[in-house]
Amino acid sequence: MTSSAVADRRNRRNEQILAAAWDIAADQGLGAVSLHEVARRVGIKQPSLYGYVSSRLDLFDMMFRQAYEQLLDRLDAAPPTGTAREQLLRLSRVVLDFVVENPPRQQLLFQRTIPGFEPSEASYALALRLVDRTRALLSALGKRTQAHVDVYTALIAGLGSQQIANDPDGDRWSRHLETLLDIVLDHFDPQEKP
Amino acid sequence: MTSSAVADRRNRRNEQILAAAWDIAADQGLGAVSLHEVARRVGIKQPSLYGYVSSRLDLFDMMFRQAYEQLLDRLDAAPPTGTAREQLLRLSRVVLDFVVENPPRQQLLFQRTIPGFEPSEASYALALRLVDRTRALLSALGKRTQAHVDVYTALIAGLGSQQIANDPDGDRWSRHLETLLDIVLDHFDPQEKP
DNA sequence: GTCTATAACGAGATAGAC
DNA sequence: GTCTATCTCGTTATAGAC
Repeated sequence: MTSSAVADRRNRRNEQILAAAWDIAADQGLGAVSLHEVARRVGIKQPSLYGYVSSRLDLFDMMFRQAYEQLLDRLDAAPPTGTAREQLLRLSRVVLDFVVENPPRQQLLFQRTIPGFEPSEASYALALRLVDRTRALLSALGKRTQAHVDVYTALIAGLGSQQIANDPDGDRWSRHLETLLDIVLDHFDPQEKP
Repeated sequence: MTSSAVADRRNRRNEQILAAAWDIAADQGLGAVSLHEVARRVGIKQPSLYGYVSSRLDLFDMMFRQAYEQLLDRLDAAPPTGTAREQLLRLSRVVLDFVVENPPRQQLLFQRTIPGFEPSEASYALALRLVDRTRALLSALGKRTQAHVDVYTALIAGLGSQQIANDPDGDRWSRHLETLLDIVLDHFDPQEKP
């Protein structure tokens, strides 16, 4: 194990740093996350951060990675029971709640709003795990075209972004998830075959 | 008329300033729009901007206003012929193309991503004109609940944000607009009556 | 209307002491 | 591992000359 006393201290600091970064993002937006402000909130000086983070963009990568780890953990929390449709509805609900609960996640994971930020290969691999899961469930429902996947992602993205922008503490949009998903699964069929 | 020679010069400068701001936003993101960079591209010094703009946030308000004026102009370009459904499809197509064509518009008009920015009352009135038009068309189709309006906006927002984030020069998402809208208009009915 | 000059501030990043 | 000190750069905004 990597949990010597010294490694423990390091991990705790790391988590403090990430928590501070998410706090700033929730307060003032993802773009407002600066190394100075993170250090201020952690209670250390800004140069000390460079023992944990190699640059500002690297900090965003750590946040990206952490968010996907948390999201995948949530998906694994409940065993995959029921029909494929039920599983897809559950997965969608978890994802939607995850981003609405903390809007910077939507910005960081699903939009491209931080100039210069690209997830590292390792972090991006986590993102692909979510895509694969979703695609597998859609496939099991007979929805195997790119069009089906795209329409599905648009639906989740749309509910999430409207919910966050216009009713951040309610469920005015997110409550339509299941209804809307049912309709699209039942009736959407793209004109052209890819 | 307000088009004396001096007012003409002023208007031209104003348009140059706005054009430069949109250029920067397209190149580096809306958050990267700074008064220094705008001045640089216009070919004047940054303090000179204060003859046209009273602050950085005021510049965003001018952009917000200009974008809605352009969007409403486009909507008025074609006469409102056909059924309400046809009109709604046309309106939706214009709006979707408008934001996909220039992604910062989506960010500025429909998301809340610039820290501190709130449209002025006058600018927000323009935004309401679009909402009213949309609501009127939905009403004409018998869709009078808030849920219908919300689901409609989520659909447009979802297609737009996915298109911009993942296929900015293509139509992988936006091409599903009409199909998806038809499905939702035909089959969406919220469980609860507001 | 545009300029120079400057104030006041905050950022990212590095060097080097302890 | 954390600090002080510092470099370099960029920003918003204002004062005042022309």
